[in-house]
Amino acid sequence: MAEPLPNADKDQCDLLDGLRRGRPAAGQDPVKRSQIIEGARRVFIDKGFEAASMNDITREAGVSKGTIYVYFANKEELFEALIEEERGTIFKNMYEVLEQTGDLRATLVRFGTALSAKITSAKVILAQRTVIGASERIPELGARFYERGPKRGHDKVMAFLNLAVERGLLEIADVDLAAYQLTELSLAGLFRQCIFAYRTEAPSKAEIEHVVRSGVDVFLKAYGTKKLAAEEEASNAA
Amino acid sequence: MAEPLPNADKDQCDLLDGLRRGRPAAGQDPVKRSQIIEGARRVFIDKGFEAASMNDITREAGVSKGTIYVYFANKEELFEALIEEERGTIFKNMYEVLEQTGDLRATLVRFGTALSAKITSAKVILAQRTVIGASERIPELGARFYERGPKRGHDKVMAFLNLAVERGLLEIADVDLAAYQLTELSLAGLFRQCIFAYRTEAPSKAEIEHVVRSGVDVFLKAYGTKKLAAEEEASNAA
DNA sequence: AATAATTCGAACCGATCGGTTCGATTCCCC
DNA sequence: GGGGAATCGAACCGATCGGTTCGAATTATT
Repeated sequence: MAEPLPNADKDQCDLLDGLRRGRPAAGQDPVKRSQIIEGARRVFIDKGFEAASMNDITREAGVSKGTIYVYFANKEELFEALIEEERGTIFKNMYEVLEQTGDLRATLVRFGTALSAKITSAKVILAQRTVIGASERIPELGARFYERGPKRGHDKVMAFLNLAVERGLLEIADVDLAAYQLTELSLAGLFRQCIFAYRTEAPSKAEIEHVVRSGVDVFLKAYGTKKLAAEEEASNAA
Repeated sequence: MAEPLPNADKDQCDLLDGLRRGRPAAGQDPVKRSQIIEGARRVFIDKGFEAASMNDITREAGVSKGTIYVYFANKEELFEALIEEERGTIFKNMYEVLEQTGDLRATLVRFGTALSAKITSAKVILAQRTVIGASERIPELGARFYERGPKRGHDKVMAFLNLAVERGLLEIADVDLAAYQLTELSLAGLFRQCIFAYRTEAPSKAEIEHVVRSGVDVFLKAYGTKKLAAEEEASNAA
């Protein structure tokens, strides 16, 4: 069983090391590792953790079963590596919108739209469903997924809202809760329908935008100050 | 494999029939059926659909495996019967609050609190997680669960909001979406944390009430009319 | 007590499971 | 080309799976 590879941020560096140093040691080839994970991904997402067999994964990845066990100690470790990669991909770049300055309403709409589109996209819904389903077998898996994904995002939303409060544009008694409210308003009628497979297709861009605009309107109606209203009016007049 | 039993509303009637008619035919004994389902429930909820074995269920239910197969054609049918019973239990009585008249804000708080407490309770989270996890194997299961549960509840919330609109207490452009918004505001920061097992315990009553009150405040700040404000003010003065 | 029917529980079936082993093949460096 | 190491792929292991079978035990009625 291989030592864990350095994290994904250094993939390029490892590839260069590989080129410089010679053939990777057993279990240390990032290309082979990715090949395994990608094949595993397709099977786990299709069948869930329990029903996905290592024989299926062997075929799908196009490697030998023995090789898989050189890279990963067992099925669970392979699954956890996969989920860790998924998490990184899903939440990458999602909160950068909030680092922009400018019109508050437009920024919130941009953020809500990006969040909602991502969270309800078919691929991400499948991944989330797989994580949720596996939580019975691997209890800390879902928690870690949430901790390093949505929770960190929540902290960034909070920081953003705090800035808006300081600028006098919002007045919020409980910023922590307000950040959750903003997120859930952006997902109203969408996430739960998707995760229960009540919807078989991702929501359209138009629907997401409609949901998000309405959610942001509700949010700003509740928390927006007179100063915000004045700024928006001045901006509309210009 | 037994004919499906009449639905749960007639359990008492069937028991009386059983007393009058003599011994139930093979596979027709509601007591035995419930015994199987209850044992199955504990195993499915503990392990999920795939990892729960019929041997486990046989032991847990305290019946013979052959008997289980007299009552249910296969593992899937047993699981679907269980989920159907769960759904009935979970959503029973949840929306009756909305049939009451009286103070709008208080009614919404009562509804949101009941909804949130139920949806995030440990038992129901486990059931929902099991349903979501099994959706990969039985695709229409989650959809049916949502259709007959949350979706029907949504329709009742919508009807309630429509009445409030007619009474001039709310002004809502998209009542369908507003109903989803109200529900998700009541679950903000709660449902997703629970379903991903980020929280290992159900939220406290105090937390739920705080979330719901804030959510209802946001909702009414956005959609409440001057007439509502006047009524609440008159009610406060009295 | 006799009888008929339901249920029990042990054994069974073919299939698959996760994980291991090992000679053969391939790959890469010198 | 040779050598060493990574990977392959087939076979294997003990265990378990969902579902079936059937004589024995139990239950309920007459």
